[in-house]
Amino acid sequence: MSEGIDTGRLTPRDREILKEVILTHILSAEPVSSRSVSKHSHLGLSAATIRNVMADLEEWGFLVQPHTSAGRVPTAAAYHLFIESMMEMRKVPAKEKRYIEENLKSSSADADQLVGATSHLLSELSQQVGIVVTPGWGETVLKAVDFVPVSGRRVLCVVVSSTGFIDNKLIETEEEIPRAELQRISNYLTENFGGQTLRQIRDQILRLMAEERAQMDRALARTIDLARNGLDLDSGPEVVVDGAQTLLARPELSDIQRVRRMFEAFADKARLVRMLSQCLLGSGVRVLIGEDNDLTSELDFSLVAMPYGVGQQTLGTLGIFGPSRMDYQKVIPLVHFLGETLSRALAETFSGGSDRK
Amino acid sequence: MSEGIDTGRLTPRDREILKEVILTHILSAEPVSSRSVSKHSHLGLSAATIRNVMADLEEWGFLVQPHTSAGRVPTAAAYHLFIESMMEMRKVPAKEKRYIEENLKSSSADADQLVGATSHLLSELSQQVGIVVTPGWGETVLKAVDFVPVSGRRVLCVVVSSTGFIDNKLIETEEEIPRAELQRISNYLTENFGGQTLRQIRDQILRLMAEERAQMDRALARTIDLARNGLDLDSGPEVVVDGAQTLLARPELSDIQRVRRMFEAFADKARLVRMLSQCLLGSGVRVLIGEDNDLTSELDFSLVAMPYGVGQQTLGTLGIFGPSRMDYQKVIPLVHFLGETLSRALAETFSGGSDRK
DNA sequence: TCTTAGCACTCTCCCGTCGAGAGTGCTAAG
DNA sequence: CTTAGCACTCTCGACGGGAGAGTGCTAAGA
Repeated sequence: MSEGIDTGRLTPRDREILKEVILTHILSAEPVSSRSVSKHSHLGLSAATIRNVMADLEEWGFLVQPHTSAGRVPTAAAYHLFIESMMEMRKVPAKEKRYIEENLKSSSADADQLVGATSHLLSELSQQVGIVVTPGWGETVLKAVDFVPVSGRRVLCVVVSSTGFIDNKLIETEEEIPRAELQRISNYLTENFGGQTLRQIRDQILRLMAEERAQMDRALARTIDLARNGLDLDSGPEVVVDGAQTLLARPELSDIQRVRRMFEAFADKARLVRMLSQCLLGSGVRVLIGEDNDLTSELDFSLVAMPYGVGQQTLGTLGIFGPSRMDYQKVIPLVHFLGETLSRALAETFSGGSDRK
Repeated sequence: MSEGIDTGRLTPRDREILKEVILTHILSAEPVSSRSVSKHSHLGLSAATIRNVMADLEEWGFLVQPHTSAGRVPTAAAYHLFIESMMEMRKVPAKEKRYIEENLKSSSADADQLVGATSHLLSELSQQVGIVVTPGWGETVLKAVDFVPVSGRRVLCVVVSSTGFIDNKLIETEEEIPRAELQRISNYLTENFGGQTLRQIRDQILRLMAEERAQMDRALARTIDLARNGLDLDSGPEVVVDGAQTLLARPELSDIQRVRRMFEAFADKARLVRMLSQCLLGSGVRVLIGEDNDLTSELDFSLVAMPYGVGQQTLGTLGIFGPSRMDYQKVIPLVHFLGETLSRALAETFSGGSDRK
């Protein structure tokens, strides 16, 4: 929709007025009147003049009136224009940066803890909903496997990814395997399969099984069996959502129907992942507002999100979800900073710090 | 408060009428009129007679009127009486039992997964909020420890409790320790400390450190150091809450203020744990309604909960939280069945099944 | 003595009205 | 091109009346 709008038509004065409307609306959550723009902008124009301009802006698709004789509210197109060319970013305060870095110290935190902390920080510092999508296991590169005997034929398989994600899986073997042999198998698998993705490993194992089933000895058979069961983690990306209740105080969620729709949206993880995935391409912060997307338009919400990852590899997305009327000047740099900090923390977990001595 | 009420005063007819009021209110969520009781009960009494009785019941503290000339609503005392002596339990349908048992199969599920599934089942089958409290780590009995080298000085410590709970903790050691030695240490600690609680183990280690620091050799020092860091899990009980959004459809949550208070209540984990802990004593299902407790009375909610555990050892509590107007006949047996099934599943995880061959 | 029909009373809820207030659009003059 | 002025529109809260539901009380009946 926003492509259809001819922004070239806007004079500097039009832009100034539109900006004032947006800023005021972000603060007040109410339709903005011509009078308030006239008073607060430094243009020295009367309300009547502002009204003429606002009528134009409405015609061009940047403003809407909830009803005749009400003030005006910015559209998604207006927010996009504001973000792209009318807004100066507000830097993340040093205090918040310190706070974030303290909470995302990579030492003694695995990736899941980092992701959880990130989600919480996003929510806490923006007073909106924080969302982080974790990478699925299929494309994960294996760092280490370990089998721990826990009782009888039950074995705990611990899988560590190269980016610090950990998964546990309890498996049942056909016969009891002594601790020493489990350790041999752990070592063997870690050494031989470390550095490959779980998908590659699974394919390899299936091939091995098909080819050599006949001449396999008992030890190899056990190894393959354990690997097949333990490394068979095909779970997709997970979504970590934090702070949904902070939005309950906002005026835009004063009616139950919208609250319900919001929680239904959060319950539909697959749809959330799909929405967040739109921000996977590129490397910077991307903003989805209203009409772009079903979920955001349904609720009049926006999504400010960016991908995170280690080196060239993108692992997932993180972002803030909340009413379109949000403080983009603050929120965009915040998402950016958290994305970089999380990426850095993940990179340090296993490669930096203690490794480079 | 309920102790102060003289239930002996109630004639069988009074009880019948009270029961009818409660049952009707549970279905309708509205104040119950004398006329509707007169029509639906089989007493063959006129509305006027019912009115007299209801006036008495109100005087005795079992009913209240939202306002004059409205029907009547049961009090917490009425629900308690209903549950204790007026209600026949409705058995959990065989279909639901099967569904539960399928979802709580102990094989290849660790305790955290079982707890998560239980919480979800509680919510799904009751259409209320499901809550499960996990045991804190301090009193947990160790089953196995395992150290996995992941990179440089970073070591992943995996702790498995005797009841199937698993925790991972990434620790940083002073120097790089070879994989083989880590495995020796894992074996040593598992063999020597298995069967003790983490608190006991920690005390023992501290004593060891104080006494023998001088004559410790390097290997022992490392072992103790790893044990001290890895087994230092003092996290308290966790609360797993599921299905808060299912309540949004209920008429009692039609105003935002109550929704907010409900979510604030869920955010205050410590208070939830405290409330649930009231149900730790005894072994059966316990019901807290309104006035008994600040959280339930604040929201006009009830808690139906029971402890779960393995053998003599109580591990935690599980229950259902929702508006006092809930279907106790269905919900109490459901909580009971889920409590037993979860306990059984946890018991089987490590002792049953594959162990007894 | 218990039950019940009858009736007056009370309270909620819905609906229409009304006036204030806010904001706009238009017009005509500067 | 700007702006003051004015009529117009729409929301919102207050007010009020009428319908409906339900009660409490009373007096008559079993």
